[in-house]
Amino acid sequence: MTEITTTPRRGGARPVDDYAAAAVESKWRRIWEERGDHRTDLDSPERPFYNLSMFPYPSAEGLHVGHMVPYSGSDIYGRWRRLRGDNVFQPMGFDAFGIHSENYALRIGEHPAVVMRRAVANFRENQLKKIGAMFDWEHQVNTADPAYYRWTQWLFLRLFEAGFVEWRDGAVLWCPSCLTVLANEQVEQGRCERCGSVVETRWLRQWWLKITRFAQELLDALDTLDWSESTKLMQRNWIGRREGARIVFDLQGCERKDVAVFTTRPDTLFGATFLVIAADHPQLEEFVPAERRGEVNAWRNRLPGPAAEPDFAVGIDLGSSAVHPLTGARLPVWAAPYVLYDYGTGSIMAVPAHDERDHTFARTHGLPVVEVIRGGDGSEIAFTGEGVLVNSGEFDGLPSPEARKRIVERLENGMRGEATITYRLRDWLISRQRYWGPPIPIIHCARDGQVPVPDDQLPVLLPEVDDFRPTGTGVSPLATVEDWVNVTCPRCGGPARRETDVSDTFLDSSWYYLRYPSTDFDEVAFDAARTRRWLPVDMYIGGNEHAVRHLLYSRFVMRALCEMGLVDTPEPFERFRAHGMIVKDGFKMSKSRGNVINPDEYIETYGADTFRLYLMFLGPYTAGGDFRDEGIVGITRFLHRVWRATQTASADEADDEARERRRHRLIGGVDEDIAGLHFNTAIAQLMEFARDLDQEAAEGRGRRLDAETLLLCLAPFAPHITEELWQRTGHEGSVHRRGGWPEHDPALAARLEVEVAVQINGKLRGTLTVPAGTGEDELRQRAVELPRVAAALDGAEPRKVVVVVDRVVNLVV
RNA sequence: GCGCGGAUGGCGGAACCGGUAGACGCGCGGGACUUAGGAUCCCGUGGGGCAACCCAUCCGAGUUCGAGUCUCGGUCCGCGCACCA
Repeated sequence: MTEITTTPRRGGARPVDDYAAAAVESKWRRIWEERGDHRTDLDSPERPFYNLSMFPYPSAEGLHVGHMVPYSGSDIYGRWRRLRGDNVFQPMGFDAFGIHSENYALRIGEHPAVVMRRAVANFRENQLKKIGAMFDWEHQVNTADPAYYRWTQWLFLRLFEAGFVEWRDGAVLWCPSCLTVLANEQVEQGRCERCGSVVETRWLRQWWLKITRFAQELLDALDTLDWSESTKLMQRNWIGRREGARIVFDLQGCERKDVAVFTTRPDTLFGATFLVIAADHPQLEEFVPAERRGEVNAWRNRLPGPAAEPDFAVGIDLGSSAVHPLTGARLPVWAAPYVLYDYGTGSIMAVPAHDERDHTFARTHGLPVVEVIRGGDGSEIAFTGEGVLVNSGEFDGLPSPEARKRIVERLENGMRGEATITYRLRDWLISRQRYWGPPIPIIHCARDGQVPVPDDQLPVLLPEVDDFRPTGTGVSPLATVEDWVNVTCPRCGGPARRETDVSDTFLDSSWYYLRYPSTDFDEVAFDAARTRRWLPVDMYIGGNEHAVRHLLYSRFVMRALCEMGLVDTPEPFERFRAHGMIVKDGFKMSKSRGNVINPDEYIETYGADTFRLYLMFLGPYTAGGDFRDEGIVGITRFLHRVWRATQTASADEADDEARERRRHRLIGGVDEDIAGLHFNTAIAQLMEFARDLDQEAAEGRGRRLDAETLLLCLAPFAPHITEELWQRTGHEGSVHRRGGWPEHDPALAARLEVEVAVQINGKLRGTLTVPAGTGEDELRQRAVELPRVAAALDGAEPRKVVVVVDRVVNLVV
């Protein structure tokens, strides 16, 4: 089969058979699987390292290049950790439940379970197994498998018992096309992130997880985590801690006696000229005099949904008035949709001189504008900066920060307010009126209320129904499955009904990292000893599109479990790095856009090793960019060179000092680059080294030791070819064996000779090649002796000479 | 609008703490070997100039012996948030 070619080169012919990627790769895939090389002994006490990458949604488009980049990078990192001696656990699974898969199933008219099974098999067998990653398939998870979602339901029940679950009415965001409630994280610019429909508001009784209870902890703990700064920043912004004051205004002319508002600018209190209540405030009527209620309700019913462009002019005078807590002035009370019910207190004091929204509103409705912070010209646009107070009685002349403190003190003394903190973070709404998810394990009983399904009755199996289409009536399709819905109450034995909502996909993925190490345990979600050994995850790699939701929900769940004493650590991911996103023609790859690049054909043509290396060489791992395949031949040439060089390097010149230094530089350089996920520059170093070795090998002086080092350093990037060459060059065992990374002595990596730049006035005029560490005096002397320098100086003395050893001599003339 | 990144040859990208800008790769030019090559290998390759030298890291100032790197101002691009009081 293998064709023998001779490559004539200087130094003579070196007969080496051609590198046949396909044969080499399938051979080693088979051997690794048979030998179980990728299985991890999870009970071994030695140096556990949990190397995780975000599991995929097994979508219809299959695994594309957008998936392969993160997995290749994560695998390189994991293989390197293993070579460095860690016992690496690197699992993979499938986030198989969810609206995404369900919508696709609806579109093609198949059952989601059928679609999912096919997609998972394709992902795993035809794609993930071929990219050369060392996934431990003995520990895979599938969130749509009852063996998994049984524990998702168990998790819900633990959260329920611990008081993290609420069943309550809420104005929820409703997608009229997906026919379900959305979490506000799933709404972008008033549109459903999945289908793009304009979102509506509905009032429904829903299940919520009280993530807001941990707002401060989740914020504080970010400082202890080794995560990409950009990701932490997004979480901080999402949690949105704001310091300010809660201020109470007495009310007159309505049922309500008083109302509290939240402001971050108590220094502008004297500029408040009216109050605004959120238009969707459930108790809005209490703010309205009886005779105006009809009119206000009619107005409210005509308002557009939450997706409408914010309009700061829309509002209605409720007819009641508020008493300013410090001046006693009467302020009109209005209602407007620009005030949000679910942030702060759902009501505001409007300061039109110093808030642009209030300003627009005041001008539209002819409400007074009172300047209390000197700064702007106070005319057209509100001045929102800080400054010195005016028109504020005894507080006049104070700068904003000082005024805030003093005004809050005054309010506190008068029991009219207090300093307070508000968070932007909302509770997590997990109810979905859909089919393809884990049923929420609750039974509604007329007598006992919301009764948890007993643990021994888990899982609550998702019934297999033919008609899984969303109903659009605010209930799940499961509600029509009568024999499933109707049960007896576990508490009183009376007739009762199952909860028919399923839970959000993000609940499935909020704990999957806990399941991986314990997939062989049927009786617990996660085994205590295994969890103690493997959690938190040591390195987590994934996309920044999950920076907020998935990562925040996971942190919440872990923290809640920790508080319950079910796990030992509050944080799930010790280290997180966001990879860049590979796009095509400027867009994220998706089937609907028709810009999906399938790696299969590249792997078939060039081999997985080549394609992996190519993707990692394209640019910085954390940067992303547009996919193109123009330079792939460069990688092919590189691997051919490695193939030839390592097999023909047979010299034993172990004592060659220069080459020893070069070898140690390679080890140290690749080491450092992989640690920082700088795969592109690591590959560049490997290319240089391979080129030198190949040239030496052609001259019959290629060192065996260099070949061996090259194979080990390249092994994380190109696992198959290095394994083949390791065997061909007479080594026992696997190139990927734990602890096999070559020794590195930083002292030996230092260069013997350096080139020192010689500049005149900062411009390069020549270089000196000198032994490393040559002293300043000698450098200066040798610099002025350079012909070009001497000519420029023309006998004159330089005014000043700057010498930096090993780098530069700069002569100022 | 607010907050974070970023802008370097024909292209993707290198450049630690301010110290020879352009590593590595693609492409391109030349050559070798070839019936041939779009295979393989070698050499060259930021622009201008015969050269000395000059000009070059988005634009404009500044700090410095020396700036891609630091400071200030601006342009453009990407990402996140955006009625969050």
